[in-house]
Amino acid sequence: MINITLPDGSVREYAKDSTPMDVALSISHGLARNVISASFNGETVETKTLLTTDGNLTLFTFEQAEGKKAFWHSSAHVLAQAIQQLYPGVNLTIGPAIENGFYYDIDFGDHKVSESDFLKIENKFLELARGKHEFTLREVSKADALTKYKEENNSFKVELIENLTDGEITFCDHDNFTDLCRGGHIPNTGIIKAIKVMSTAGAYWRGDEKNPQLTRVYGISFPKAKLLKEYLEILELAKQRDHRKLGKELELFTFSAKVGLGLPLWLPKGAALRNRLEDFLKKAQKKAGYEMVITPHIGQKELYVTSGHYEKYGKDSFQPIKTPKIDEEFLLKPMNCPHHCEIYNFKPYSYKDLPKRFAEFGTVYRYEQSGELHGMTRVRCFTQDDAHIFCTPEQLDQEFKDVIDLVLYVFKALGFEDFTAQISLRDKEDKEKYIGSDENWDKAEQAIINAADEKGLSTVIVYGEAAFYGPKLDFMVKDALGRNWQLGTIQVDYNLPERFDLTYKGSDNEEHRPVMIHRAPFGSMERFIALLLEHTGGNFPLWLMPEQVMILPISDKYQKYAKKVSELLENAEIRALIDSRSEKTGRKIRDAEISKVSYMIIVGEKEEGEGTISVRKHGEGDLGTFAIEDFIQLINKEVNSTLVQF
RNA sequence: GCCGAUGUAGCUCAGCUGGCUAGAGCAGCUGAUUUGUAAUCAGCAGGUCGUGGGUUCGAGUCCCUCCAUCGGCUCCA
Repeated sequence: MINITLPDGSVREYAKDSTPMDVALSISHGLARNVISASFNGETVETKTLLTTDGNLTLFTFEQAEGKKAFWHSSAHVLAQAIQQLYPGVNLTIGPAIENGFYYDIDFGDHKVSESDFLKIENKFLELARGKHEFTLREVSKADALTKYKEENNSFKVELIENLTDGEITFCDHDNFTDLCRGGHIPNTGIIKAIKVMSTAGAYWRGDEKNPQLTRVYGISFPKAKLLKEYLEILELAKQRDHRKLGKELELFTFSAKVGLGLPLWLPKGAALRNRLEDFLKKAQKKAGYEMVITPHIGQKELYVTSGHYEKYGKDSFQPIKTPKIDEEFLLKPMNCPHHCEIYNFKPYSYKDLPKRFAEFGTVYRYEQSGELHGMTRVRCFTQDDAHIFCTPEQLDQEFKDVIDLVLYVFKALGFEDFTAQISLRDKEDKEKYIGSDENWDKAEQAIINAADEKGLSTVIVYGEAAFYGPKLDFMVKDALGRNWQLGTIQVDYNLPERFDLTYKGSDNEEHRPVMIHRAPFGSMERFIALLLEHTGGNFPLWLMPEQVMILPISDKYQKYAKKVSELLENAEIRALIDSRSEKTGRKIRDAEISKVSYMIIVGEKEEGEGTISVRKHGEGDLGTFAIEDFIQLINKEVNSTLVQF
């Protein structure tokens, strides 16, 4: 007999060689029907894995993330089987579960898959799924595994197997289909009731541009057809919040082929919104001891040779600007740090002067590859809410933590509750990518880990995501479609201070090297506003709103009174416009609702007579009659409650 | 940059298998209407169908080139 501990702490006794499914059955038949995956002592197991020792068992249904993972991973097997039957001769590579669904990377040879194939694949998939084929994991020797794929001329699988250890290799069988697989399957294919092939894409083998490109087939599957329908509906709704769509509709920004790819044009409403956002941060930064500086958009080539940017990005960047003077070259600035380093070098500092905190809304230019441009979230010209803090090594810890507070304040004030704090470290295998000594990198990485830890941030560590000059603490936020974007960032840098020979005089009367912190709470104005737009659906906090109030006179007769109301609001610094068209009130309300203006004020005979206004709130409806002063107070109260002070 | 899809009026879209002067709604303009909580009515104007080439008696429709956009990959100082 063995003792199985369940998540609630209860311990039950089972015969040796019982399976997780046996345990589920002993609890209830309902549970057993829904259990699709399990973990034993922290390791993913199959529902029919034989349990031979005491241990902790967790059972998963589709409701849990682990259950979805097994479900989608198993679906990838069936997808591969379907595709292999429809297109004989294709070579399978890998097929994992992802956050929403799964994919399989396949070498289709000469065949090109397109949307017209999707229905056929889905139907084949469902036909196979209905067969209720059991997934069975079995061990194979390395030699046998290699033989199978060599016979199939599948060099991809051969490469995978060659990197595996003999004795640890397993195949998964279901129906007549076999795939190299580590495990983590649902009991049988019959549980999969709905499948949608979402899209295909080119994907490099092993994620390397130099390798051949495979066709990645994305799909998502569910245990109920209804869940698929709901998922697709949610996806449609999410598309309504796309910042590219809303930015156009709300007239915030646009692009022009004539101006150039990835070069955003801020329209009046967007520019005003952006200015308010900048003012909001300036205020907080002033309190936090930052000083504003302004630097040019270009710099001599030498500046970037010193910083290391030229060597790293020279070829892949906007090319140098020539001048009439021979050999003189300027570069559009890809970042502000070199300029700020030279501001630091303007005069000598004592340890008593530090930290120096130089802030600038600095516009930078980066030549992103054409396929990487994406609305306002990935552009070639953007403005960072940049600042560089120059401090003593002793001050680093406190300064870093203060910056974390500032970033958290910004995120909280703008309603980004759901973010990931990501510690981005270097890829130690690929040192070519980075500048600076190991010693400095170790120091910088440790400083970030410590500061994040002391602040109690729950973080994820990702290797290979560091900037080329230093590690980062990045604040990641998802867009409407669930894609992750880096917004706020804080970076520790020991390298540029050396390259620019930055110094300060210590209490020992010796020259010392300051440490530099790069930081941008928004990241960039473009990306931040794009994400804010998707998160709010265009219903920004009242203080940010391009138009706070629209005044709707019932007819032309009340234009004068509308004007008077508008002036009173202007005096109270409330942004109000008048809809003076000779339209019906219902029409004006409809248009105002669509434009997302926060409040509508309706004025007619009654209001003019009483000196009052009728107020309607966007999305909520009629709030009734107000004295103008009371309305102003209402607005001020809402602004103050959403505009939290640092 | 790579793989795939898409590109018709300012916006959203229709135009089937190639066949009269390319359509609609919204927005715009003109006029009428003077309006009470999500669309007043009428008229007008607006397009070298992304670009360049080709096939054809005939191309928005078929083929190729390039450009842009979208979904991914790679990249992201």
